[in-house]
Amino acid sequence: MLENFFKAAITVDNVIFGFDEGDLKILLIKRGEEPFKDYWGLPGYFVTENENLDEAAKRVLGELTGLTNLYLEQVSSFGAIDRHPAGRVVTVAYYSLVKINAFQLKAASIAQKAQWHSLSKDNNLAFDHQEILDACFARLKRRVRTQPVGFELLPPKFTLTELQHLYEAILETDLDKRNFRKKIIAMNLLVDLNEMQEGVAHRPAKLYQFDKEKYEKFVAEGFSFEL
Amino acid sequence: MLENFFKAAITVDNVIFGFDEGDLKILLIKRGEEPFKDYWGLPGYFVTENENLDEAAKRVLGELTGLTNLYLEQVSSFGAIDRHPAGRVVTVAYYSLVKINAFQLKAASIAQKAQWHSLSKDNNLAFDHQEILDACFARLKRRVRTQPVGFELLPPKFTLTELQHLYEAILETDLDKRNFRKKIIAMNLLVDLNEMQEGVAHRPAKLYQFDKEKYEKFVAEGFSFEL
DNA sequence: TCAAAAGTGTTCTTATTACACCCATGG
DNA sequence: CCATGGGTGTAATAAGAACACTTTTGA
Repeated sequence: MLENFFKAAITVDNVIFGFDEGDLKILLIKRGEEPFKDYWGLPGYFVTENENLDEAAKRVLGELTGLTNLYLEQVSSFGAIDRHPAGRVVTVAYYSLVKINAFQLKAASIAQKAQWHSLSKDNNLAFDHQEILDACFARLKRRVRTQPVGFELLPPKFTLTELQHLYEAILETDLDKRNFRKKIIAMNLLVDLNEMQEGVAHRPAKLYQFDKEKYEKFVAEGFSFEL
Repeated sequence: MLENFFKAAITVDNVIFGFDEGDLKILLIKRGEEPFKDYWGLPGYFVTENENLDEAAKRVLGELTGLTNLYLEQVSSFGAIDRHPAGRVVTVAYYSLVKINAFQLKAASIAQKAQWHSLSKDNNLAFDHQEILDACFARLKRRVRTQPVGFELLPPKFTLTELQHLYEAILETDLDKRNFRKKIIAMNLLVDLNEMQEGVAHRPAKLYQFDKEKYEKFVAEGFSFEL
């Protein structure tokens, strides 16, 4: 009787966010196999019998980017009866944050190619991947206000304007420059590197770095990040 | 080859919160079957092939309480390789909020009995149910500050002190009576019923009701609940 | 008359908002 | 010398925190 229940497959799907030229992007793959061959979809794959859910998500991410140690967070699971034609497939959705210029894409075996897509346009995604994307984006939006995860999307050295534009892209709103700077500087989590932007056709901006150790120390003392 | 992946089972587990006598409670069942026979655990069961995840969670909840239309929210999924001795079982965790005095418990077939437990003490739960419980409680704690879900735990008519005690129990902190009342009244979401508590050995309190329609109207106008 | 919880305002402090001009660089 | 984005402070408003006494009821 119990055996009847052991007929489902588990997959992970990963919404990989990157930030480039002021815009939030997601990494999609063009599917090389049925179902939804030639559709764009989220990178994902079956969870094998010897890996945990987080490990599977990390593997999928690694196969595509070659990177490990990226920010990865489980969001929720999707298991509508008919979401996959091959049988009952429940997928666990993750999102991850990558520094978009830190690696070269490697298309995974399931994909013909991988490409960064703008978040705004309707991409006509495979399966229920639009729904998954929406859930992950909503989660990121909330997370970014209460945890310093935004820095995962920026290069190690960044300007305050880049940081502000990142927040504006994620929160889909405009922020006041002076108030934003006041607040972020007051947190005392940014290190002023005493370095300047180079090669820009305007006054060069100071470069900053996020001090993760300090953040962890502050958290241990009861501090909580709020933007 | 794909067939190899269709060997997992999906379950739902439900952390059912109730509020009684100033304390937050959870509904646990004493397991009548192996594995973990005679341990307390979360109500849960396998997701059948003809139901979606939310439906399965609702069913488990209904079998135990006889109630439908309860607040139910998916939290996250747990799928460690060895979490279940019978094979690969991924569970999708939900929590729900019930008015503790609105129903009589009916033990489901899997359970010897169901009982309300205090949240605070270590219940030595089956499987990874303690971890699931922790995740659900953490989610409730966050949710209750930004959505008016607390009212789901109270009877339709309640006093402001009851409401305050509910928030104190969930947030595990003390709140200032005057500030709490000022804030909740200022939201203009409570209807003063012009009724009084009866049979209490002290000055009787006014009874209030949450105005859900008004809340939805406010939300449509851009209001967001914050406590 | 006592015990127990209900109800009620003000002051102080802190956080948030709104807002405009000069500066440094490359082309 | 022009275009572009960098960098800076203050005043007004709103929100949050701290705090103590009187009232009403049942026992």
